[in-house]
Amino acid sequence: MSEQKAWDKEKKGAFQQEFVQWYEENQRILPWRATHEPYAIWVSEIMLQQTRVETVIPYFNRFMEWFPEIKDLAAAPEDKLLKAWEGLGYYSRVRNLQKAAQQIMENFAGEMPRTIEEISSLKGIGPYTAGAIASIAFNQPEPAIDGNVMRVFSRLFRISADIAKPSSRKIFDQRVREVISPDKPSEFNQAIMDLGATICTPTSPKCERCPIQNYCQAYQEDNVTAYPVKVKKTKVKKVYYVACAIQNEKQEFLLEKRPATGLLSNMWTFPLIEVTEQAYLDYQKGWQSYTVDRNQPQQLSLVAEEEDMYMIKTLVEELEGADHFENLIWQKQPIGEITHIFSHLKWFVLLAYGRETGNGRLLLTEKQAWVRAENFDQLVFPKPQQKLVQQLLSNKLF
DNA sequence: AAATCGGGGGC
DNA sequence: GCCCCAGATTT
Repeated sequence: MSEQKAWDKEKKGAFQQEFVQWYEENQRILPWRATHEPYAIWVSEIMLQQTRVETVIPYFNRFMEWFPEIKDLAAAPEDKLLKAWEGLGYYSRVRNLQKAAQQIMENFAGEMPRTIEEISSLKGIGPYTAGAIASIAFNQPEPAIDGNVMRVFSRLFRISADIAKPSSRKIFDQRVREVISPDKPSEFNQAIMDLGATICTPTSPKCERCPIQNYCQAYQEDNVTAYPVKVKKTKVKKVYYVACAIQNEKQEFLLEKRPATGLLSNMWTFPLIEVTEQAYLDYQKGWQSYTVDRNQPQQLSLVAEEEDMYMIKTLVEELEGADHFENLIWQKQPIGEITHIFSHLKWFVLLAYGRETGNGRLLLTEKQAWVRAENFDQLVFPKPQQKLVQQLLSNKLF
């Protein structure tokens, strides 16, 4: 986390001068750079959201032909509007673009407003686009933080904030404000964009050609590829269970030992029945009892009813050796719910409570055991099981 | 904070 | 096939 201290005035000035000069000599020739007209800048920035420059160019040129001025955009028929965007994706962008054009006609006399607050008030213009318009079109020293800027600046100053987190944006915003050229903010911001697109690329950056190599702390530390820090969205798979807290007449609970391999191996839990998300949600509201195939998530279905209690035979049949059960009564409502996040999946577990009044004292298999609550601490419980026990014991059902 | 919105390019 | 990319909006 050893970020570089702020530069002194002299170094900052040299950096700004060199960086802007590099841009002025090496900038990419792009259609929207032939003008400083705010409308053109705006349209280009909206098109460029999550979209590559090469893709945007023909769309931009046609769009400006079809809708040369804001009033043309504001008055455009929807089919023509969508046609202009056809193939670009994120079609809400163009709908918001027109809404904003109509906002400008109504509230700003057809002229793009200049202040960052007014620009931000327009539909479809978020923090990035507002900063881009303010700086590029109106030459105001406003940051325009996108993935590009975060990549360049994370390397330049070895900023370790996770760029995947929305909250990290303000860290980069602050740092850009410190070093942005007060004289040429338009060129400065676009210099970052060009650098990020052509030199300071996500993979295999071309540091040997970088104009700000001497200022780049990651480069000095030979650590460029470590930045930016971006935590992978490990999309966790959701798994739904019903945990069965079954109690016999000796007040013992049925526990199961998990398999010797895999997740939570050899640890003890209440019998867990995997169910579909829908079954889970149904039971959450109070189940009607169910049938279960332990090898496959199942829908719940009504078996029998007796006042508030439901007898469920089929669940028992799916338990290992559970045909010993004769008289198992379930409470209609789940008595608890827990979630637990593993590295790659998230458990949702509803806790069902049942009482066995037949010969449930029998030991079913060697992977199962009847254990009184006061003896739970003699077994190894994984975290989710601990959470379930906590909820069970807080229920005062026994 | 997470889901959603589209399509294309890179590996 | 998966990840990444000049984001904003909704939930």
